[in-house]
Amino acid sequence: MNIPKIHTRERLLNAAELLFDQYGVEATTTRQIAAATAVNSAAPNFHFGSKSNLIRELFQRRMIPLVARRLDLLHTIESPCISNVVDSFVDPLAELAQDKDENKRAFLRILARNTVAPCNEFADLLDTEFKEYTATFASALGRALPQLTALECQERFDLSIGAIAQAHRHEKGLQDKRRVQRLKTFVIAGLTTD
Amino acid sequence: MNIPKIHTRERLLNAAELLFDQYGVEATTTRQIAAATAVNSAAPNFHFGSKSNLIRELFQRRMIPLVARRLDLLHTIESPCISNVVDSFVDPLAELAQDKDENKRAFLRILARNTVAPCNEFADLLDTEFKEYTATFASALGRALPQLTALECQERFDLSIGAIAQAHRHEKGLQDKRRVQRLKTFVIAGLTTD
DNA sequence: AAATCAATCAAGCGCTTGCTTGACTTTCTG
DNA sequence: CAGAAAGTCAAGCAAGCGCTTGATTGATTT
Repeated sequence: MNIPKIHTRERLLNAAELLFDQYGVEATTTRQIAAATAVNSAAPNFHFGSKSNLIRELFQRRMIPLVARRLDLLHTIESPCISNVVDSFVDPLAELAQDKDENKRAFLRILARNTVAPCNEFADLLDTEFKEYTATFASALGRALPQLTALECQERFDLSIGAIAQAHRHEKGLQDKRRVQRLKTFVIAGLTTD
Repeated sequence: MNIPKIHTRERLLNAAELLFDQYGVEATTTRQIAAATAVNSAAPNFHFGSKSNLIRELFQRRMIPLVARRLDLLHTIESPCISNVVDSFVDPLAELAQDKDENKRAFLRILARNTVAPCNEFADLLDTEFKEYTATFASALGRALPQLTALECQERFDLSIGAIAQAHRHEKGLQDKRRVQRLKTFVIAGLTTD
């Protein structure tokens, strides 16, 4: 037929994404996901093998492009000044927040929650798949803030991540471009103070 | 007897507190709590009526003194400068973090997680019992930052809360007094930047 | 036309959950 | 010291969980 069929697999991930946003990853059941997709309750397990695998794939589907975008921006920086590093980190988030796709915006809120209170699956992914990426960003920040010790730099990076996560909690988190700018202003002030 | 008996009720709350810290509020079962208290699995329900009531009481037990302490410090301020307001907010947290009572330190981490990803019971408490307190603090901050609009002020308060919550995620969050000072420096820089 | 295959389905498995029950034991009180 | 009240207990309930099963469907391949 002309209309390409959206495979059940993808529809399951989309439904799960909205439910994870609304109720949390752990509190959402595979039965809820199946019901929201209008398929049989065996479908999540058939397509993903387990709830854990579904969660992992849901995170990877958004995280891999997000991380690639961040690193891409980071590597096109010529002068390692702090605002460029912050832009590389925040702008890809803001792009998602301003996307018309409701699912991408839902994922941002899932990501924010799991930054401070990660589910097991996400914590594992950060420790394995995304470990190198995190280190790359931390060292870029270190080069942009040479006056800080490594400890202080790591500490302020953590605090910034906490503030950025908090900025996504409200429905319209970073949809407004001015709001993104105010977030950056806050974070840069905290990072560069002496 | 001479040694005053610590009632089961309190022992249940203490055990729950450590388990909530380790596994999260939702993921901890009443059976785990009962087992950790070395009582029958019916005890949590007998003493609290429901898991939700146990959770609410656990939060109130620590939050009420914490909030009282914050407001107390806030009201003894003579000059409404920003560092005094931040001290009023952060110092009571640091006092808990430096307490020898393991349970109080565990609660801090529970509180941090529930700041960004609140369970239903805690979200309800913030909306009802602690609504007035939150408003009091927001307006005190507004007076200390007269150059900001109400929106900007609320926004920066939120971001600060995110950063403060993040500071508690690691085992030794705010035990070190210098670390507390560095947190305040970060937050004040973000709040006062222009 | 026959065989193959991924996808879907209704049904239900074993297990855990929060909570209840009714009997027993301890503690308080008049 | 007797009786009431409070606390604890083993056992078990209904509901819900993730996941499995075996049959059925409807294209695609042979």
